[in-house]
Amino acid sequence: MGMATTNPATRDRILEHGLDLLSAVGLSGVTLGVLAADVGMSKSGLFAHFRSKEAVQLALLRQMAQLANAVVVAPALEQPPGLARLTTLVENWLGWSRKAGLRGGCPVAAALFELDDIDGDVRAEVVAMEGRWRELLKALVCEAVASRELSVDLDVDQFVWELCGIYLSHHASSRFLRDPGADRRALTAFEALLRRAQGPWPRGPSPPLSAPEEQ
Amino acid sequence: MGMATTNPATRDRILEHGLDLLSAVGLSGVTLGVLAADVGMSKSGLFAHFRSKEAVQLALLRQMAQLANAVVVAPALEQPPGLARLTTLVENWLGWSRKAGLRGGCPVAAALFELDDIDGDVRAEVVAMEGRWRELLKALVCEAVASRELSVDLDVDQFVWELCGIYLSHHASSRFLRDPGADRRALTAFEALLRRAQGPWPRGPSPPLSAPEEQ
DNA sequence: ATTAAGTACGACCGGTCGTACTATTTGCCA
DNA sequence: TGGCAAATAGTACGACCGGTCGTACTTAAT
Repeated sequence: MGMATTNPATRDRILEHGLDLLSAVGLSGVTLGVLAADVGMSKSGLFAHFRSKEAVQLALLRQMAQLANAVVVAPALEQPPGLARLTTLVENWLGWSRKAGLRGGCPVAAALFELDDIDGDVRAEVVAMEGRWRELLKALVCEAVASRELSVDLDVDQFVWELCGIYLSHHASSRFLRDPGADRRALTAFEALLRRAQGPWPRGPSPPLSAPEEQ
Repeated sequence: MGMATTNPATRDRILEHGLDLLSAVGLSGVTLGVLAADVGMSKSGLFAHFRSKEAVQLALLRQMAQLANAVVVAPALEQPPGLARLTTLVENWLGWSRKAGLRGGCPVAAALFELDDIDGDVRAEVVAMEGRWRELLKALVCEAVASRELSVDLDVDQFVWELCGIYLSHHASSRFLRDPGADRRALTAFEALLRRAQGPWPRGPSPPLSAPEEQ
């Protein structure tokens, strides 16, 4: 049974270009014709690799998850569990699509608002991805609680919820409003969130954790 | 039968249906054919009221601003300046599109992530609207500072930035993830934001976290 | 050498898109 | 009651949509 000319290579090439396109124009903007032209092949030739447009969209989403895992999660996991790992993840998370070489924003963030009311397999996949992502965040926060760097009384779900708000606000201000101060705003908000999570009741001087860093 | 209602009535009817449609399917989902069918008239008959699709989109955005002003801003302005006015605005803001009778989410929130990288007049209009909205938020926060209900040392822009994050996180969790606890999470986050804004280092007796409160 | 599978192409399907141009209806006023 | 301008409908267009078809070429297993 033959594999022929360039099976996995072409498919990967499609997904690579497609992910870049997706980040720039969103799910509804990725059409078979535009993607094929971008890759440099015919629409039907591209179509042969997937059996439907929906399959293309799902493959692109999984491709994105893989990329995000490599550039955001993996480096964080090299840090020791606890605050160091968590802050590394957040620093890599903010604006990750640009750092990963994509020309647009985070496709999941866009899908969160694009697929509000549009049911289907694609929506379900994004729901699952977002759920897994928040579970990961929660796990890292719990590690920081276990290491006593965050308070044992912390409402972890609330922490994660607010952290997602910081990410979304950063996305909106940096990518849509194009505010150059977005990184600083996000970092300030994250530090405040951490400080609040370090103890419901006060301690002496607030430790200046979270090193300078960030452009 | 033919009551024919002159120009403005039909146009208003188009915008009314169109705004509902916009909130459900986003800017790219509002097509002339679908909108015309929704209103119950022909595509060309509808088209005659606007000279282009872009004009329809811009009119819909302005229609939305008008509605939001009526259901979110106006009630808040009946409150006295300060914390009362600010919290009333925030309470009306969260999930406002549903309260206003729209079947979908906030069109501007969606546009924030849909028009990331798509330049043009529509994007410019959304940028302007979002800018005006944040100025309004800032003004109300400043009123609360003036009335000494918030600290004079408060970084107002940072406050507004984080408040927008709460709004976006609430939108994502309530409309996309369909988490029934979204309202509570948002309110908790807002209370924490307020507490932090009430004094740079005030925390006298450990305050009992969030008061019972909440609708 | 034959066969079968994989890959890619160009032509094409019915449909919808936005947008023109033309008809027809409608309400109002002389 | 006739006429008129505005409002709506009708029709047509080129472009693009997702998707199918027939076909040719390449490769791998028989």
